Amino acid sequence: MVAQAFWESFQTMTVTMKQGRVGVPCLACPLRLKPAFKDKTDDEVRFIQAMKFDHRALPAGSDIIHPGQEDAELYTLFSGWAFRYQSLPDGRRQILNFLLPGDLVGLQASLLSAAQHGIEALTDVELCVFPRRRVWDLFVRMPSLSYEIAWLGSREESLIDENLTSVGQRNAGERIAALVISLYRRADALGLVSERSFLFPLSQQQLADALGLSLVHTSKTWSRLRRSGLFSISAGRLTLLNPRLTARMASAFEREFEPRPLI
Amino acid sequence: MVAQAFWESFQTMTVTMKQGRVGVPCLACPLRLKPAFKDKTDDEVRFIQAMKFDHRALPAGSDIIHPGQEDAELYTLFSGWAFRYQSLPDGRRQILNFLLPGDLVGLQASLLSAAQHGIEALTDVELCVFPRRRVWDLFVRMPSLSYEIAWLGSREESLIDENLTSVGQRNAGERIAALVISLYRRADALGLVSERSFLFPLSQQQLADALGLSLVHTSKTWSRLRRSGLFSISAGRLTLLNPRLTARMASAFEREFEPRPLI
DNA sequence: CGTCGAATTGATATCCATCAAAGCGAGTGG
DNA sequence: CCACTCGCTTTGATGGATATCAATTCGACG
Repeated sequence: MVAQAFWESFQTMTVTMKQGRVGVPCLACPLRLKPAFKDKTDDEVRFIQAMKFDHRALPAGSDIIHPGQEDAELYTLFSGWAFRYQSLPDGRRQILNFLLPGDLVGLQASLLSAAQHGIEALTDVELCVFPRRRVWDLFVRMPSLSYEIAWLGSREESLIDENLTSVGQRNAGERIAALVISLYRRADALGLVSERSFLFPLSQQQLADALGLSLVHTSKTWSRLRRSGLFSISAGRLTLLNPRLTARMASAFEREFEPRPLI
Repeated sequence: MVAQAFWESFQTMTVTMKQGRVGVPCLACPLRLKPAFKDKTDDEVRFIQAMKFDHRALPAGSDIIHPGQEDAELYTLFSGWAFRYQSLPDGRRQILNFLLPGDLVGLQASLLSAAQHGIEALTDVELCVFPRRRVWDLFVRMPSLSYEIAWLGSREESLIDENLTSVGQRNAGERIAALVISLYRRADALGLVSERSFLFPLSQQQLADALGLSLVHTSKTWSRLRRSGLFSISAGRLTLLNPRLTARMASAFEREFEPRPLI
């Protein structure tokens, strides 16, 4: 619709600001208008705007934060998808969670002295950059925002809890169903679902790394679920054909999404 | 030694305070003296002391927070061990992480509107209770403490990241080695290790639920590792016979523990 | 001595990993 | 327009790791 078109044009429009800053003005941030996010006072938004240091676009596959990095900044994901991962010395890799627009990127890395994980852009992304050295300042001057940052940290933890439960307890089919349902709901909350379908940019290797399965077994299970009519894929979009059934397969408890803060 | 004896007597000593509060005075908290924890200003400690609402002792097996609970308080674990877990409708259960003395208990539950997980006492425990409704107040009045709470939340997330990587990527033997090494290091940082041995109160069922393995397979792998000389168990204590080798088996990168905040 | 929960052990079934090869689609250069 | 390459996906065959079932042992405790 109109809103959709506005949104898409806005995403590609990057306003160049003085002093080398490139950005979308936070007061007019289109993400902020979505019902998924809580309202903020003008004061808060102005603080955020002042703290925003850059608006950065990166192509799919870029490192946003590399493992061990000690000076990682804090970001919010303005558009696109990313993922956090951890690698073992022998090359095995676990994808810890996926990041969608509006998610805080690199909170853990900006608080701890060194990142214990990497973060990679899954699609082309745009990031709002907040300097790490000003996070402390934020805690001192903006208690409401610092509370919301802690809240977002806890929410991310609870998403990882879900993934851990999935990988530890569910079989291959259940894991895929749980992941698809979880991403579907998050995309839906952002208004990115239409006709039960949404952009699904994961390769099967990435799926496998997120689910703790081999590539081959992922492929076989994935196509079994498609053949059984749970969902279909075309043109990079995934369509859920039977959301209720998929949720039951994933033995997912109905979890409501309340509006959440956007820093 | 002397310190050890003092500590043990202190643990069982619970001072009854007026107004029904039972507690250990925070200014003299023996946990706080350990090198694992960062120093605090007197102001901060006084604030914590004033916020501390109760000092509660619970027997092993008690629910500290039950799944779905909406009014969970915030705790620190004063003594004993606990674990966070998540259950599926059909009874499968994933243990998400273990909590040791000094760990914050229920941060996620006290920030989000409902707990997505349960927390259970693994041994007899003592808890310092901080009322949920005053957490906001803490963020407003004590930026330094709120920053440290966010820091502790990120640290917990990074521990869960490790567990997820373990469960998703490592085989049974590696998972056990990684868990043992991780608990060993945490216990060591708290001064709970002597002669390479420390209290290890997990049942094999709990081990299995933490590792995403069946009880039977856990038992077989566990005793295989013991026979191969990695560690031994006696009287509820685990002794690491070859820490370097165990760490290598777990393909653990050397991770330093910097001093951390104790709220 | 009897009981109960936890740990152990053996036998078998199943899920998932690994190996190998073929298919497919998008891009590229002739 | 075709041939070629390259990455990603699909499929078949086989082996291995882990789950499940069943029975026994062990240890704590009354």
